[in-house]
Amino acid sequence: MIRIHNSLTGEKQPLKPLVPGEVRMYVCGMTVYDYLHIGHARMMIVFDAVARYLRHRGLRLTYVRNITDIDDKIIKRAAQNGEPIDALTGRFIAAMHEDCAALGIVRPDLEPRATQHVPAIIAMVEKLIERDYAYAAPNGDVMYAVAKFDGYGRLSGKRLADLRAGARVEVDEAKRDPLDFVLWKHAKAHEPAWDSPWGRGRPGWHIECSAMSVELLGPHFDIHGGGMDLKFPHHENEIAQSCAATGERFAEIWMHNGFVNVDNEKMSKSLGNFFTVREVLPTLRHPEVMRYFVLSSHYRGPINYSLEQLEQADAALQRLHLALRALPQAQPMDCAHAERFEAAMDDDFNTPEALAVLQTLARDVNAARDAGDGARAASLGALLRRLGGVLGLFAVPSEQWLRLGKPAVRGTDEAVPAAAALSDADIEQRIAARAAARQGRNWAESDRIRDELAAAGVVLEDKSGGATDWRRA
RNA sequence: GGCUAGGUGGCAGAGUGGUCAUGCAGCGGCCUGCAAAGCCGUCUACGCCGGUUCGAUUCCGACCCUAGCCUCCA
Repeated sequence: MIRIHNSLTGEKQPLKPLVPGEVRMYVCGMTVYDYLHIGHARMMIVFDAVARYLRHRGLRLTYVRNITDIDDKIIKRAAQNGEPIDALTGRFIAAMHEDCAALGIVRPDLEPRATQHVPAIIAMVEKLIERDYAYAAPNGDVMYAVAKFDGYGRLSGKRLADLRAGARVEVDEAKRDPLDFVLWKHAKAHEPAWDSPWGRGRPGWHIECSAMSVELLGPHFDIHGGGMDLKFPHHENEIAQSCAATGERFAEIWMHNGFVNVDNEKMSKSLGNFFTVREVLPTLRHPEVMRYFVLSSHYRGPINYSLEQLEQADAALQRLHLALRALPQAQPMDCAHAERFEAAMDDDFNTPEALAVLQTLARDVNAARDAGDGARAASLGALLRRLGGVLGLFAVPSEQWLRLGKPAVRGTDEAVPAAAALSDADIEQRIAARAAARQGRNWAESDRIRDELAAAGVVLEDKSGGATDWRRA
């Protein structure tokens, strides 16, 4: 039984699919006006692991992750660049797909774009007006009347009175209540616009997700996810819109992933502690290091991005690959580890615990190998590979992984620039020379060659039969 | 001010009313020509103060501290 922490209630609850055996999940994706940053990467990785695990558990999943491709920031950025909006959004959608592919993120089943669902958006706004939850302001905007919706504030634990007390004085005359939010914005000159019953305009941000999720998954579905910061007001508003328009429950469970901090502060452009996926990935041995880093803390807590943490993730992953290398194919062993893994994941996707199981499994593989029980080692290794795969790990064969160099890391002296200079053939040649020296018990020469390779970032491992294996540090 | 998460060993990070998280780092041993990798063993913990309990890091209360949200944001 999978239990998930529901932001709506603050408690873990069993996942009971509304349609037996089938889970429908909607996750708020990107607003495409810039490259993915590592906070986006976390969101992508977290829900990727959720999706993979639900499927691993035999559930048929429909995973929808939207793209917001019309919005104030997009319009502004396009104007700054002197670039057509379509060109801007097209560029960053392509970039997002590249980054996600690099991170090994499975594509969502559906990836709706707001601009392609305007009719559904207009229909929902009309419904809200018809049901008296919304009103058309004289300026052509349509606003949601927050006070009309009883449950407003339930998700974020806020009360209308508190919100009003903290609200800024709104100069917006279109609003009857400062908390009201816009469903439809009237078009200004030179802005993209669609015809609507209220004149030409474009959708507000919150209504996009309501309309697309209801259109694609129905008025009542299983899981709605997104970053912590979307809880209020975005998700609060989604609930208000969708429930009011359809009269149904909307999402059963709300999941929110925590933030990526840098130096224990929220990452932001103004603080200058902002990292994009495409600048960080080249500093890693492989993008899976980022995945391991993200999954090594629970999805709801904050994580602190730092080089040390990525180093630790790299080392931990390395250990798994060392255990997996040169293992023959085998049937995965069915054992207590598999149960513990599923128990961890069943418990609100406890990936740190699940990774601990993988590490324990690696130890058992090594122990079996040390004990000369190759069959057991292979079988445990097969299980390790399979469970790691559920978390999106081990896309690269371990033998290959171990020969990936660690790129020069910015801001440290650990870079090994010579590593790239030595080709595999160079390395093999030196190993052969060293083998000859060892044959003649010329330890001084043997060690000299090993030191030379070590300086180039190559680690040698002598095997029992006289053979020597190598990997990159 | 309101709301929400947290404060665990050198670092990171799970978890539990009374035996073990896990990884990295340290220490001892085995293995090795020496290493590496690996295995075995081992040391540093649960913010502060009360309470409940035979027993609390784990439950309850107060306090201190940190981060986030309350405005666009994964």
